[in-house]
Amino acid sequence: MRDSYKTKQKELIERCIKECEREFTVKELFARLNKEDQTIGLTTVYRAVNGLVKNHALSKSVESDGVPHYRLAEKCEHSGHCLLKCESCGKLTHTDCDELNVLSKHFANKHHFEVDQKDITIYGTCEECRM
Amino acid sequence: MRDSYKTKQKELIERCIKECEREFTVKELFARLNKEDQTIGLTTVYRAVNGLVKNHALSKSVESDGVPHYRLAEKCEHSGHCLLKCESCGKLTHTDCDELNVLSKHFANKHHFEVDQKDITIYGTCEECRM
DNA sequence: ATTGAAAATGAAAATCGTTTTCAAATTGGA
DNA sequence: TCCAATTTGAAAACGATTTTCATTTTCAAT
Repeated sequence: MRDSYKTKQKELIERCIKECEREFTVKELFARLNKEDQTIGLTTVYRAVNGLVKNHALSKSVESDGVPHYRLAEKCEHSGHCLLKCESCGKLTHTDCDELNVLSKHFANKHHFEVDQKDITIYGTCEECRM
Repeated sequence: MRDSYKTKQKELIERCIKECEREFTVKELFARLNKEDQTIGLTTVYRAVNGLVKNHALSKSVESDGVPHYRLAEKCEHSGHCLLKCESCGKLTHTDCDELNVLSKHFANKHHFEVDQKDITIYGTCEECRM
């Protein structure tokens, strides 16, 4: 019972994802892939991304517009990582803070809830938009 | 320059929303509205809900399935309110904790980011699913 | 009470992101 | 080489939401 075949499409997709600085959407990824290979199908990209999420190689988080953003799990595996999303301008900022660990411990101890810190997105207003 | 007319549809929608215990989706709201008035249109419900979000009467948060959930802003206006979403079973738990205020102050002071606490959703695993 | 312009309605069509279907092509072990 | 399992991509289906547009409703001015 084989469960995965190596293909040039998957290799290209994974290589392209590794080059992503931060997070990306399927739309963005597909646009970048198309520069290298105009024949690759959007369906294939969706399938590959979903597969990587299942493997925990990619982490998925849903933005306020309802569109999922993905990040290489290894790039944000360390604890304390979260996203600050400005509801006014849409800017997404990445942070790494100890305070998040405090919060995680609180939820674990008091609410019996194990926080997955890779997926925290906090909404609010950024500096520029407050002025 | 008038910018709002009172209509029986809006009144029904707002009355129905007030009866919601916690958060709801447009689909759920529409189903409940239909029990009282089979002629009301889904488009009208979307318009009313969007209007209330613009007025800050409703607060909108996007779940991991990409579908927005809404809550009466007055019901979660006090600080420290957030949602714990289990990624395994999908259960949504509401919490009110001081630790969130600590976190908000940290982001305000160190990252110049004003957290909107009505919209925090934290993903993880609930007690039952961890066992 | 009548008028009329602004606003709201609902059905249908359009849109957007994503998933499913399916026939054809590819993979890799026998 | 052969062949079954897997993958592919185009097209169709899908579900949630928005837009369009002709019709109806609201409400202030008459």
